[in-house]
Amino acid sequence: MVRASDKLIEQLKHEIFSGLLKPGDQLEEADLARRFGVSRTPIREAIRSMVDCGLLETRPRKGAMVRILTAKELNDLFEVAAELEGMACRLASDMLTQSDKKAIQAGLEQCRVAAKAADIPAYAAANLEFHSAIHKASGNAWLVDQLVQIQSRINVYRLMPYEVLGRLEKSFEEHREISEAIFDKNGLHANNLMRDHMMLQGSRLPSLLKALA
Amino acid sequence: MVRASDKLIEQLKHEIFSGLLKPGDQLEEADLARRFGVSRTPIREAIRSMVDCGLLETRPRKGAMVRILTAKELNDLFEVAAELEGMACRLASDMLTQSDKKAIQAGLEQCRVAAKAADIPAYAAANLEFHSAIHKASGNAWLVDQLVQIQSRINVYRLMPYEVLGRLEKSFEEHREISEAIFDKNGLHANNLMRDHMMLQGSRLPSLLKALA
DNA sequence: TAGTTGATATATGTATCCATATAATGCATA
DNA sequence: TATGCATTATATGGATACATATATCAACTA
Repeated sequence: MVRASDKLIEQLKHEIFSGLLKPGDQLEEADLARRFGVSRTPIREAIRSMVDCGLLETRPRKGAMVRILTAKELNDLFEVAAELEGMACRLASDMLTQSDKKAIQAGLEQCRVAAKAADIPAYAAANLEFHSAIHKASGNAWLVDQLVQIQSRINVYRLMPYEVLGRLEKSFEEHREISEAIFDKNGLHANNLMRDHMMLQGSRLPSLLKALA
Repeated sequence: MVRASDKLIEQLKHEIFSGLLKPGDQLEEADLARRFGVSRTPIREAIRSMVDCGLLETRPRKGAMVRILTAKELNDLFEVAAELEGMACRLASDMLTQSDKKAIQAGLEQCRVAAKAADIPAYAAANLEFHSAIHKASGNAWLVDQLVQIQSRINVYRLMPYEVLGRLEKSFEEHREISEAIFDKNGLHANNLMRDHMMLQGSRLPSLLKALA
């Protein structure tokens, strides 16, 4: 049997990622309880859990709201993400197995197709596939966990693919270089390439935030 | 007003860190409720929270237990910790303020004293002080958060200072080198020194685990 | 004697109820 | 008319009651 609160967490996360719930939105327990047809107890567990993973924030007696990150916080987040993504590349270079290599190549191929088609949603999915394949190839389960968490936080702010458009080809090209470095077992180079790749995204944050406001 | 569950989290964490609760120990909700004189509701919130930050694990219908990390998991954890500690040093080199520098020097001095006195508990505290000062100096709040979380996970397995003894002087010396690199604004060098420093600790894991079993 | 099945007990998961703190609204007074 | 205080309403935090799944133990059968 699966816990109701676990399903709720999935649902709520989905609503946040899909943009239905936007940063700053208030979550009322009774409301959610009615909406999902359960009592407040599992709702509260779900909220508590999402507070812990940083998606919501609560003030005592004031309920929960979808967390709003400042530009500084988002930048900090990207900085850590870049470091860990780079680390994943380095480890992937060292540990690479045949099946990992295939998975990375598959992700890269998806990126190539989506970029050529200028299909932004497809590229977003392919991008995730590519990065996840590298994470997995690192062989460090805890690192994978961390990256998933960070992704989920960042994703809230990734809903507007406004300016990605011009970068699809460029992004794919960077992906290609990164995977080559990994396949060549050049961990340090892969690390640096990935860090730059990530920081490039981070540098576009200010305009992203402006689009949000 | 402060939430009861928050106080419980502090309490339980302390019991875990202090070794009162050891990895593998079962936590019974009713038990804890009696022990702390509250109902099961805040107990459950506390448990949920600690599961999310990785200190406990639950199996549906089977309750919570203090999480047992395998050697592989602990190693992965150290690997990530080393990377992020290194990153903190790099950022600290870039951003260093006078007050940060003073804090780091103060931590270093505490380490020196404790090492000279061969006072292991004091060194553990000083060590934390030193590392925390660097974290803070990085200026990246999210990085600090991550490092605190990782520390709290690792600390459970740091209760037996068995073999630290011979390393106090050596560890202090490494700390000194690291802080010099930071003060010299040599971020890359500080990064590498810190990574090595951390990995040295990680390499002592196998014997630590054996001591636990 | 050993294994399987069923019943009972216990602990988790959920629902509801109660207390309290906060916020909002309305009235009175300056 | 505006401001301040008081009262009321509402939502969160905590306690308790209830349901259900699992585990353990015992009894019966092969």
